[in-house]
Amino acid sequence: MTGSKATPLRSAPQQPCEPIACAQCGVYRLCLPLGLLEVDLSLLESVVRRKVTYKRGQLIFRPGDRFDFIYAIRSGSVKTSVQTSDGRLQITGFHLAGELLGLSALDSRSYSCEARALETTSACMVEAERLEELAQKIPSIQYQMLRIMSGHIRRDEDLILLLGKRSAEERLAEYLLGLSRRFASRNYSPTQFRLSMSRGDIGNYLGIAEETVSRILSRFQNAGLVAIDRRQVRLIDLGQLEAMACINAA
Amino acid sequence: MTGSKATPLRSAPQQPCEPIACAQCGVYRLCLPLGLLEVDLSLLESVVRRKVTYKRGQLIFRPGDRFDFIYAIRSGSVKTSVQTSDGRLQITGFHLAGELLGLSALDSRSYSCEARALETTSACMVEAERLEELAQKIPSIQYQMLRIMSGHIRRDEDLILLLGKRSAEERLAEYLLGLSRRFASRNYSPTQFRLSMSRGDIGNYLGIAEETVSRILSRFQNAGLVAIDRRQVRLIDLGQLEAMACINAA
DNA sequence: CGGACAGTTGAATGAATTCAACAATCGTGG
DNA sequence: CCACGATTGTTGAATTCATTCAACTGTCCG
Repeated sequence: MTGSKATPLRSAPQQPCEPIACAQCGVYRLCLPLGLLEVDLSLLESVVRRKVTYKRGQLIFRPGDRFDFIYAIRSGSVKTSVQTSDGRLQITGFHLAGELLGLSALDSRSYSCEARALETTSACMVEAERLEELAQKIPSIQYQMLRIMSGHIRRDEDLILLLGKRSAEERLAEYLLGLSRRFASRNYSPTQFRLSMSRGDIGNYLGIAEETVSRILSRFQNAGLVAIDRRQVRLIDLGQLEAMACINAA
Repeated sequence: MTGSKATPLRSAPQQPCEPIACAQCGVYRLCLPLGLLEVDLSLLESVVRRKVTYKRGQLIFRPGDRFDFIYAIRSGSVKTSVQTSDGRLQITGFHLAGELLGLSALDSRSYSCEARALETTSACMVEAERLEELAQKIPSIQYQMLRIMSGHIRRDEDLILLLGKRSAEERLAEYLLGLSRRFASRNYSPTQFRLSMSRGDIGNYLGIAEETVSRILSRFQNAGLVAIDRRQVRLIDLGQLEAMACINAA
């Protein structure tokens, strides 16, 4: 691997927020930003059903399954996808530790997408029924849920824009930068990281063929924009990548 | 009310639910399905700021605008779009009477997309701040908001699948059927309706060129699937269209 | 060690785009 | 009420970006 020392980032399993109470279950964004400290913690515990671990490729839930749980990812990563009746599937998102899965099921009471672990992944199952009860008692929780869903919609809008209006090259550039930002926000290195998903998954997500992903990554590498060794990625010329990605307006 | 008996559809301005209190402002889905009848109506009135009318092409809000209002469409139709920094824009949805606009702004407190009237459109501005207050008092409202947003996410997933994995022909077929379903759910005719959006808008939304829309609609017409006169559409062979659209799995 | 999978690369193909010219329709003002 | 310019929609021909098919390499893991 790279012998470089210059980047002190890429630390051990991160601690995105103070390990208070619910931090043990990874529901960080759901709990922490709230005035939850005043809340009886036993309430929260009654909501979190149990901890589960999935192996690479394992199914977490699939379309049509009854909606009983929201999943909070503790570690690892997950892909969600939807599919046409003739079997073509489209990945709608890659999800990292700290994020919630299953939100789109709230309306119809059954999951609309499939979730599958990309690597060994551990998650908390949060009982939807009880969470709703709890949220009624503690408005700040429900409000936080609204914000999380609002953010979800916004990210979907970005993907829609990408799929509808961008060239393959722009898609890849944006994809790498998006990952970079997400890692940065988790205090990982924004310029050096490991892809937990295959080229096939990336291509599927971006709406281009696996081969096209390979070709363009090679092109980026030859142009000195990135250094890629198998799934290990190092972003070299962020500026140039941003220019290609044509970051979307405010 | 409607005098006809065979197809009582395509009636006058519809009345999707009992005209109780808030029905006058069109926030049907927001108010009606709830146990809101017991609520002091003055509360609701304090939330709805005012009624506005937009002309065809007029801007309702744009990205970066401060998030003050959620808009409930009373009549007419609206397109929402996002865009790249170099100006390419992607329409993310067409919205009909009874739907809410601006939901994705909740998280960041500013709109992420642009909304523009497709025709003369009237809407209610619902003060976001007050709505949040109200929601804290009446949990069912906030829960209803969650469901609406969950539904929004689900529709976005469908669009993502469409943009990522479907051919131009499938996109058009699905598009027509989607409209059909929406009109049907509003008690309009599912087989005969007027498009309020241009070919250009349709193509933009579906991620294909305007010319391609024209070509494929002509092809559909020649194949006897539809009859199209300018913006007036009649769906003839629903079955065939569904086969083409390859309706997505449960 | 060997089989399976993941990734890369080349060459041929194709679906949709772009460019362009034209037709139909709308709406506005004389 | 008609005319005219602008907008919107249609159609043809050439072009292109990405796909598909295929062969091959490297790597992981039992």
